[in-house]
Amino acid sequence: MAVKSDNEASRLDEAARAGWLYYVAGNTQDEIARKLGVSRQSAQRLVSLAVSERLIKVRVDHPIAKCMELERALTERFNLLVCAVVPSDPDAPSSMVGIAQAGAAEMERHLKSNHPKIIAIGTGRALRACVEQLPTMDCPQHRIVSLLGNMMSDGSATAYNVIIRMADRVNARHFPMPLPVFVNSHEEKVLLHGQEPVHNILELARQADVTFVGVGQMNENAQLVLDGFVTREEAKSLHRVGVIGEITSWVYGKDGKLIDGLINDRVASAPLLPDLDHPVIGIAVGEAKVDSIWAALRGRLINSLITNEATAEMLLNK
Amino acid sequence: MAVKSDNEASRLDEAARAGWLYYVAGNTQDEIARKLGVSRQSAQRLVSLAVSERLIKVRVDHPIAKCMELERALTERFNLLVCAVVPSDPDAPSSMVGIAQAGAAEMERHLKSNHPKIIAIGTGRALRACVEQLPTMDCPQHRIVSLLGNMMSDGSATAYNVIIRMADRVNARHFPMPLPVFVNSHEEKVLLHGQEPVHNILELARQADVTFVGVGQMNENAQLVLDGFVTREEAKSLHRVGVIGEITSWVYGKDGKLIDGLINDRVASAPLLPDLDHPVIGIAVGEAKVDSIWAALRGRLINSLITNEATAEMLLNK
DNA sequence: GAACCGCTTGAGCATTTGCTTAGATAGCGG
DNA sequence: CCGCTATCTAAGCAAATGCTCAAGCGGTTC
Repeated sequence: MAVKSDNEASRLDEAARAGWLYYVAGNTQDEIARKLGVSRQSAQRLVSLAVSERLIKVRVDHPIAKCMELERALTERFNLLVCAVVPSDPDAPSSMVGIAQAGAAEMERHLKSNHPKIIAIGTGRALRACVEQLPTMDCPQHRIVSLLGNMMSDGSATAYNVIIRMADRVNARHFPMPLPVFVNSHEEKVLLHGQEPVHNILELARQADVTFVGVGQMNENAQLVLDGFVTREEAKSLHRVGVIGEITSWVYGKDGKLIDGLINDRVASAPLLPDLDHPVIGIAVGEAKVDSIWAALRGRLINSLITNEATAEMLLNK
Repeated sequence: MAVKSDNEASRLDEAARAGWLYYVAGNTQDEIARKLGVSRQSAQRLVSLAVSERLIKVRVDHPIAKCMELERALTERFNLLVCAVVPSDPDAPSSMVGIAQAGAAEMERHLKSNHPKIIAIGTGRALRACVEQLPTMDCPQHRIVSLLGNMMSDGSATAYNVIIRMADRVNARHFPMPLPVFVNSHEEKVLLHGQEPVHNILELARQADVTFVGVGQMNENAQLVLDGFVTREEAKSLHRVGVIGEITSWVYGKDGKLIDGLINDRVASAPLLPDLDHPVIGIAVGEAKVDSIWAALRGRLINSLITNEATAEMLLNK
């Protein structure tokens, strides 16, 4: 095992070196092969390994006018604290490409601070993609706290275990929420939230300096449905009674106000308070999410947004 | 003119977009051409423009073991505050490639701070290369101060006007030194340094939160010779009497102590104080510079170093 | 209006890259 | 020792990329 990880490390080392020679020093793969004393094919493999292992980070350092303008317009319209709009790929307007980098950059900005921060984080595909783009860092001064559990009621875990992955990458203290996403009753929730460790985590979440959440739509393809937390029929009926979206599993309506009584009674996630004075950053793209993002902004469930050109335009034209 | 710069801006905008689609979204140039509605050749030109305009920033996000080890060893051996070692290109061990990016990253780290800082900066090829790698930023909170003039005694300017370029890029207040590099006599220096604006600049330099300097060797190919400040013969005789290197035109010996009496009497640069408690970062690579870097570290004229693998190894084996 | 200049565009071609296949080599357990 | 596996090199090919050169185009000068 030790030998194996040594091998892996030295292989990644070589990959990093090859990637450096290729992308930074501008060598061709033939030259790299010669310099590292391997065949061209191996050099090619090393470079492509460096890319696939995300050792190579590319950023475009130019304020693309249209994105800037969209950021300005969104910030003004919704009075945002933080706003980032990345270019869309015209063929894949819902792709997470770019969003992930921008979200990671915003996370990194906070993580780089020497001042200790509490960073609260939800779950979902978008956040997962962002976290995957984080570089490895060493941030023992910060605390990362989960806003919700990732347990099904049977104890199994969902796919998007964002907080563990993030803490792995940045080596920060972290506080996963040891709860299922939904409990069976309001009473059970009160009981669980009263437990000492859970209480501490909720308190940390309340004090967070910055919060990152995904934004879910409420229809047949809702993440809650895909994860099996609510059935397709439940989702339809929720939608019928006015549920437009979901953030950390709290459902809300067209006006961005939480809707009491429905499944919100059983949500075990940290409370979702509107109009906080620290950044609550929603990360979401896609036509399907426009309505739910718009409502969340309207109700100030989120006060910051990271999205792409196409989504930004739809939000502004709504 | 307005139209022209509009055109240029929108062209760079397109270039940024093309670069984004290529490097971040992973499109081929054919796809980009189709998406932007131009020919493949134009797409290729846009991508290559984005690269040549330095819109595309690549970094390798992996601690290459050997470089890490060299950093550790250098830090311990010379008690450094900041140390960065980048990989060498085996065929071009004195190349500024990589150094420039690492130096720019260190500069950026300071510039990103919200807390106002005073950044002092020398001149030279290395610093120039670093500054060229800086992204455009907006940092009105900082002050950038020059440690030395870039005037020949006839009033003409030398090639490496680093501070103006840097201030251009990051939009910070800046204080170029309005002096020649060498004056004619010690008395003239005292007179010039007594002038109110010069005095202010020297005071700023003294208070700098971080200082970046190049390190020059003292031989026939010394930068001072290439710039025509000293003749080839003077350089030889300086070397004969023990001058090993030069920082902001102050010459020093093998022990890293300034050598009084020689041309140091006529150097108009800000005083070079050993053993400061803020980072004084030397940026230099190449076999020719090993002795002068080593002496500067020994005499603590610099307390931080950015260099490459090859140079780091030579420094440690000396 | 013709000639000219500067700049951009499009086409063709050489190089580079990504990928596949085939054979060589080394480690390893039976 | 033999197969088995995994990994590397070599070779080659198709796609992608970078470069050059000639043609086109808009504006300017004579």
